Amino acid sequence: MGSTARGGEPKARRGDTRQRIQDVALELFAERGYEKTSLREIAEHLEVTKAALYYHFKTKEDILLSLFQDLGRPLDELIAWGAEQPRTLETKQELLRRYSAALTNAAPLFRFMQENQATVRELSSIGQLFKDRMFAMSDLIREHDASLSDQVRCVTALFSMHAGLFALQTIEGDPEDKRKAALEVALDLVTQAHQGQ
Amino acid sequence: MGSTARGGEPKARRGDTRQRIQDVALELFAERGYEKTSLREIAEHLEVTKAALYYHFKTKEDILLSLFQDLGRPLDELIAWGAEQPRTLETKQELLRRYSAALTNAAPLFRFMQENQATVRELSSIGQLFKDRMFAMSDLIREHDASLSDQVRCVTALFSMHAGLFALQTIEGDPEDKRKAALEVALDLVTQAHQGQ
DNA sequence: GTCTATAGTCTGATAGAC
DNA sequence: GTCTATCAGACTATAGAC
Repeated sequence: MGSTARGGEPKARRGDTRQRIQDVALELFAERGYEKTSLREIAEHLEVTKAALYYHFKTKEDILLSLFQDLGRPLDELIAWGAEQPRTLETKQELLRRYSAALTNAAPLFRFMQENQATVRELSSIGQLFKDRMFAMSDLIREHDASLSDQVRCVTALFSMHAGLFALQTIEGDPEDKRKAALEVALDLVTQAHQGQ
Repeated sequence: MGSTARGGEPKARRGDTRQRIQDVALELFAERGYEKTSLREIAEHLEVTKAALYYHFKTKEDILLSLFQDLGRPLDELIAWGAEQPRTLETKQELLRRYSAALTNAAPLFRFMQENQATVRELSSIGQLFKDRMFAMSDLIREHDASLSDQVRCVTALFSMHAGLFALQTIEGDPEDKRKAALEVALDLVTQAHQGQ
């Protein structure tokens, strides 16, 4: 999943330090939360000093912002794609399928976003971007003039796939099977909402 | 919602300081996150000193734990109630109705729990309690031998009501209407899961 | 039950040598 | 591009007066 080869070279190649910082930072952010992860910890994992981090990123927040932009790009592309499709049920179903795939590819980032909402919301540079993305996505799925229940159904469809990845750890079973099950439920929900119109 | 009378007396009555600390702490925790809320801020809002906080609570974590226990009690009672009911569809629907009501009553706490999962998970005293509660709740709703999709439907039913309270802010409309809509969707989901057996 | 004062630690961030 | 050394500030928590 991460693109860092761990356990191989001890000091490793030059030129990819920025990438390695991102990898380690995301891993620690997702595991222990943004606030509880200090730059010292990130630096120690990489066997460099804090000052080295500041060469590549202006601030701690900047590291997170770069992750959000780099790993979140597929989602922006998905939103752009959805915006130029006809607003049919088929489009919405395809949006959910692609969303599910995007979620899986960037699982650590989404896990982080899900579990650190309070932090992200307070971060000036990221909070609004995150909100805008979720808003744009839900706008592509729901119809503003549908009944409230059907709108809830559509938004729930989106969030059920988040739950499918993370909060569903309570259910035993293969993660890929659970992902498919969550997608199936999401597709059902949006179909029901469509028929309710 | 909160039980603190704000804006009235400036220094106010003695003896309810513990309660007032809880009120202010929950408000700030929910608003800005646990980590970003310092004891200094809590003390300043109450017009007391940090040391006064330490008279009533052993640590910062202890404040959160007390909130979790005091405000979460209705949920524990709900779980206990559910455990001694027959596992019928009607029971599950009633569980969802009561859960929705409990969620509304303790909205700030649940908002906090939802938005600070990473923090809560790392807090030794609370993380496990929280996990146990959610696990017990989902165990009352889902059937272990049902299809994966139906189990996802049941867990989604629970989480959709969380979303109904917080993540659904993207949808305009009266909060109480949204709560009802979310409950309706949740009841539908658990009914479908029941029929799928 | 609430205060002052402070200990001790860690944080994000900077300056400047190599 | 990475280092050493250091900064000021914030934090939790404690000791002890009143």
